[in-house]
Amino acid sequence: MSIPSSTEPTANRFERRKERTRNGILRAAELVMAHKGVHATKVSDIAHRADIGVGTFYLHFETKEALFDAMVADTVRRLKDEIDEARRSVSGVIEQIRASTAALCRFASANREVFRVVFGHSGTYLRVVREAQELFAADIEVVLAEGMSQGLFTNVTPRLAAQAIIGMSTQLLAWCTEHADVPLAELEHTLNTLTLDGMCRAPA
Amino acid sequence: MSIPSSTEPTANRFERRKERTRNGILRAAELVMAHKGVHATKVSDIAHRADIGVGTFYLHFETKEALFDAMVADTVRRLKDEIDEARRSVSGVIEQIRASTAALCRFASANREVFRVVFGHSGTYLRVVREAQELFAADIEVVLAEGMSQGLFTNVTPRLAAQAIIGMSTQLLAWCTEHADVPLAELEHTLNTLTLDGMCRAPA
Amino acid sequence: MSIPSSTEPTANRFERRKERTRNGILRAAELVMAHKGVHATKVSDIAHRADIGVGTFYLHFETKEALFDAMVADTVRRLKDEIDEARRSVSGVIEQIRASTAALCRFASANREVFRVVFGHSGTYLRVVREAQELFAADIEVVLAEGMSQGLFTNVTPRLAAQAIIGMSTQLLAWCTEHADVPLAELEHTLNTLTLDGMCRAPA
Amino acid sequence: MSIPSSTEPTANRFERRKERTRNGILRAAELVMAHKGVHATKVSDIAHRADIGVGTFYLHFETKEALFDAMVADTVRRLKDEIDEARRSVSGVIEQIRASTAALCRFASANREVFRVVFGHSGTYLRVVREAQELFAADIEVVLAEGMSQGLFTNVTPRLAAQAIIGMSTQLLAWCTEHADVPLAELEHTLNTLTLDGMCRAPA
DNA sequence: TATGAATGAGGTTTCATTCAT
DNA sequence: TATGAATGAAACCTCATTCAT
Repeated sequence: MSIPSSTEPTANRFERRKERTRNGILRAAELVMAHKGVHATKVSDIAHRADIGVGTFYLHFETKEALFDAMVADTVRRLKDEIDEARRSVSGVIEQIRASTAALCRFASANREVFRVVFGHSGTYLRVVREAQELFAADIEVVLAEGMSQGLFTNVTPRLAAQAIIGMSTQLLAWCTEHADVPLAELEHTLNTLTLDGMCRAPA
Repeated sequence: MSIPSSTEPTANRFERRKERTRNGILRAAELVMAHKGVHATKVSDIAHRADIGVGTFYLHFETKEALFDAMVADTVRRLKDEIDEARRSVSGVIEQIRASTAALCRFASANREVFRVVFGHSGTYLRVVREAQELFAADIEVVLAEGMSQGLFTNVTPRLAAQAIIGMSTQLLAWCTEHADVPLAELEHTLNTLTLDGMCRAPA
Repeated sequence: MSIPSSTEPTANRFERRKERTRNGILRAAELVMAHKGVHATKVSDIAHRADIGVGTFYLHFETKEALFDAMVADTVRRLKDEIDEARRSVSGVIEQIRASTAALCRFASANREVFRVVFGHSGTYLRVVREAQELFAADIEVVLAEGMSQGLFTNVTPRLAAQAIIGMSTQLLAWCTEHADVPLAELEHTLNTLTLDGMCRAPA
Repeated sequence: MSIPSSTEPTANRFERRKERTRNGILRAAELVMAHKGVHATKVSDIAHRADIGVGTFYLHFETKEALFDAMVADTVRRLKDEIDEARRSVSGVIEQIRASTAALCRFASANREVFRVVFGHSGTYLRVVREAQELFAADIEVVLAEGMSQGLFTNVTPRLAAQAIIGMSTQLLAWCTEHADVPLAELEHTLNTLTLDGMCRAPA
């Protein structure tokens, strides 16, 4: 027993140290990129912020782009998990949309920096981010199509509406993470209203 | 007398020629940037496409950024003119929103390349573009506030809703200019529906 | 007539200037590499020696390796031309070998630096140089095979003997360019003796 | 007394273990360098191949260059020992040359990798290797001078002929270790023929 | 002694901008 | 005015070596 318990930690000590450094780099990258923008952020900025040498950066990520890819992949996975989880807890397309919106707002609020970096204006011109948007757009499209087939939703092209909803959500949330401290409830309300009911009191 | 009359046209000829070269550069920039992205476009790419020397570029624009600024400024002015014109021809906030949407869609469709560059994913990370979005957002905010004060619109924070509408519009239109050939009417319909009526058949 | 004669020089002025710079870079590279070795030579060393900016280097050569390739290709071509020319002027395999040796020695003597760089110890570890050696080895192999079929030459495997002759020649000449001022005639004599008659007075 | 007798073997065990690791590193270096070339071989490649940590490498060799120096020194010593041994067993300069050639070929054949690394194209640009070549060249020079003074050899400058013979031998053997499986006897024959008798049937 | 993560100097390459013609 | 060769600061990335465990 003593042997496994003494060797395993040793094997893990390296692993854990490495993991800690890697996370430090990711966190530093989020902070610097949120501040200076993805493009203007140099590898040396990140290294400096993470308090490591430049070479160490390349020990953990092949290139600067690879870091960004990892960051996007990680963020997208976490956001998708939260949204999927939220949706599983309710039924009905409308409730699902509300739940998704709520999860999205919660996520953006709890992960300001990385949300700004990944979904904000500083990142959207990158391929990986557009691919991530497509992933969410595809989910939304399915929900919209379902709602239409149930007669609950107005007939618009689901693919287009999905893009519109993605655009509205990311813009609004990115804007908020960059500007005023808007209460979560207000964000959610705005998105839900526009998505579901539109601006008009009575159908226009 | 004969001298002024002969020099003025000469002066104009130069002016016109200079103007033509400048426009050639702008047009070349739009095409190359729409293709390669703002960031990946080199000054030499633009010069090559415009069929001029790199040095000539700098006779017409102080820096590469100045070109982009001019491009955005020009595009924004033209788009704003068209939207303002469209809005002047109708009355009532709802009709004004419809008219704006129509003008926006028409513009995006008629100026695909430059629209992609300025409002699409490849440019939004730049300051000037964000400022341009704010300009339009401000206009929308006014309309929304007006509509609310008239009791026509649901009560949401106008500033937030304006951002959401900007995001939805630019995303959808940029997406379309990069992807499928979607009929103008369908674009307009999608935007109007979401903005005014939301997805729900009956108020949710 | 005046138009062609006035425009052509203009077109050529750029060409000539560019060509001059390119040659300056090649010459600087030969000198620096002969002094410091291929591998230890930095692009900035070459640029400094050629009295140009680093960027200018890349205007003329894609990479540092490309410069070396060009240098080898150029040197090999010139050497081959001289050897071929020399061989054309005589007949009989033995005379051809003598003529080749003479041409080789003359070339090495007239192009000390570049010979050292390309065939000397500092370059031979590079692929391009080995390929160049193979080119000359192939020529030698043909001559040897011919000499054997005519009963003039001892029977050894031509391919092996060709390699040996290449090795002897490059080593001896490279050594001489790096060391003593050995008279050309002595070099030639040594190579011819070893190649054709061997060290022994009487057949061993 | 018991203490010395028990510590000595212990000390030896450590010594032996250290020696084994050191040899493992040398052997790994030979294999990797023969494959990737001296210059392209990283310390981490060697460590990986020797199945040790990078840090361990530096417990056995001061620097990467020190390893290479040791490798060359070791190889040169072993080769020199074998050649000297072979020469001691015969008398007469011609026989000594034959014996040396035979020993050289045997060595190259029995130590392919390290021969390629030290005498092949991948290493000759390094100072230590050139020095090693000079060592052998000096020996050859002596033999040649002796042969001439005995009237057995043609009169050529011994120093030059020695360089030529070194070049011919290393090139041919290195080429063979990199290419075809040429029988030892054929190698020896080619080298002896060229060195002693030259290509010509009858003196040219 | 053995380890492998961390280091950072040093090299390559790019491209907006200048300048001589 | 038009040109395109020249410039060099600035960014990326590598790898021999060190060091804490």
